Amino acid sequence: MDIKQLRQFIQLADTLHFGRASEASHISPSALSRSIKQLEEEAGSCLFERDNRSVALTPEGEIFLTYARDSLAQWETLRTQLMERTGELQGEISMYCSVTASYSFLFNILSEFRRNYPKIEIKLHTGDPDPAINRVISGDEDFAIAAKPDTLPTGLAFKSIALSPLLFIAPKQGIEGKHPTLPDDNTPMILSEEGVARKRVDRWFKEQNCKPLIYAQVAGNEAIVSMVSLGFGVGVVPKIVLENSPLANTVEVLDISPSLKPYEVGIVTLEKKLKSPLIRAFWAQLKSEL
Amino acid sequence: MDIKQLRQFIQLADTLHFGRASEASHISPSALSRSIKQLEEEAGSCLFERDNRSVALTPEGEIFLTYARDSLAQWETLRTQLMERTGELQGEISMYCSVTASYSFLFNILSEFRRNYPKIEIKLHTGDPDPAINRVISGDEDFAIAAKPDTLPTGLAFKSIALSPLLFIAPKQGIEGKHPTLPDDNTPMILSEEGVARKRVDRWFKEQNCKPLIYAQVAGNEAIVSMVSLGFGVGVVPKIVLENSPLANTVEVLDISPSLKPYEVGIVTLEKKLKSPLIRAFWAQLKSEL
DNA sequence: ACTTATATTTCGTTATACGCAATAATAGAT
DNA sequence: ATCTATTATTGCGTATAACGAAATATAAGT
Repeated sequence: MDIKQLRQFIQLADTLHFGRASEASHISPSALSRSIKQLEEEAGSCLFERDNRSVALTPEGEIFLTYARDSLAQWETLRTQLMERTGELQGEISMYCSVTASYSFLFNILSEFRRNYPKIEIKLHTGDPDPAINRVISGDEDFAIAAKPDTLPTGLAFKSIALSPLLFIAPKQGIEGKHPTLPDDNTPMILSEEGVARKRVDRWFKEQNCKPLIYAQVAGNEAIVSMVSLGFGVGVVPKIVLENSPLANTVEVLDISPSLKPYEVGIVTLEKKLKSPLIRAFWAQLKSEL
Repeated sequence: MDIKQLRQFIQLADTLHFGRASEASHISPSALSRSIKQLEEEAGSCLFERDNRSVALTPEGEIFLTYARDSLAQWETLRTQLMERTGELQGEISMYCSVTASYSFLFNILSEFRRNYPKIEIKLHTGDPDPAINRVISGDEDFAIAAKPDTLPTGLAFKSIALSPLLFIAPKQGIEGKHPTLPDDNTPMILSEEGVARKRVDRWFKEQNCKPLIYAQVAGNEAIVSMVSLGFGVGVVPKIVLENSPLANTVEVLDISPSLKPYEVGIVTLEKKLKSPLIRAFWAQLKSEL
């Protein structure tokens, strides 16, 4: 009986679904099945009533669940207690960010953190920016670097680390020879499929009483730069993306007013996680830029 | 962090000696060393201050020790609770007995137990009779089949399962042609090196105001029968041993009075262990023969 | 200086855990 | 009723981790 198995058990008790619980535990369903079976053998009782269509806690499973939660809490308490004694925080935290964000912000954030807390390991996951906040909400990650949405979901803490203007960019050679003027409804636009930038652009066009001609919807700001660079239309990207793009010198920034509300980049985490000393330490050393 | 490691940690904290703790945990010293190191990494603190000559708990180790004891107790409580709910006891108990005892008593004891509690596994260890009680006291075994000593160590529970007279045996052909008479001080005696039988014989001779001529001191009752059978002298063995000996028909039982106080064979366990449901179940179904 | 005691490391082997794919079993759909 | 989709479990081959024996390192006693 080890801690890892207790976590897996709790996941299964919460989801009552081997597939989802195993995914949340980052193992295969078969591994979870065997883990639970082993737990049942060690406990000497059947903990889940299950057939191929349903999973349910037995009465013994309920008892075990309260035990598991208590036991896990005690383990966490012990670790916190010991860390406070030794004065040196230790453990691991996970963080999610886009590749772009990793280029621009990560070094500053992590190098100082590493200096202050060398024994805290950081597990970094990179990917599309859009799912960042959801990964934090679902508990998959402790932190994410993300753009601040207009309305922040409840329970989420956000700390800004940078403001980056949202820029209209056009190919230097113009589009089919012409240099675009905005707002209008015949300039082909290249926009993100979703995300904060897209919402801002949509609203901007609405406020200008104009309906954009959307040439392409793409996933990923880098792809926008690429397509603009190839002359397909006008794109909207955060300045920070443009600065890190190898294609920056093939596009020009349009001077358009009113300008888009800037992108607010920051770090999000669950408020309730701020009780953990590791999370709090990381959070505390972030310098808000606003 | 798993239960097994907690047990090992507690052993080490008790003995402060990797060699002995590893022996008590039935693993090699190297395995224990690695186990503790892993525990320290997971806990995030150094738990033992150790060099090649000494092992001591750090303050963090003390904290961890109380945690470990609590945690283990809770695990045991949980298991007990679950077993009581399901109504079927389950687990394992260990037992120590001599080879002779395993022949004579074990079948009756275990066959009924197995019928009543099929899910309790029994780990049986056989060996010399002498260390039996000490193995129970040291906690290596849950039970032992042993002769009841004249004074039972405190904390030990004893339940008789059989009385077996201690018999004087002589070679059928006599010793150097003569048939021995006892008590006297020129009959060569073959006695156990130690143990209950030896103490009884010593006292018996003392009470007869006679000093025995000891021809040989041997370990193991079977060896006594062998030597007597070969004609070396008169031996003393419990009747139960003689009955199971293939050499029984080569020796004769001497009719000597006063007879030795009979051997009282029974099962011992630690009194405090009787709180455990498994131990109690086994204990309860033993039928005392007295 | 040599020996003894003992925690740790190295190394080769063994056991365990894992993921993938196959299986079984069931509920809902056609 | 058969078919399909869903999902827990099991077989199997492989990767990972745990283990014991022996070697090593280190410090105390003689």
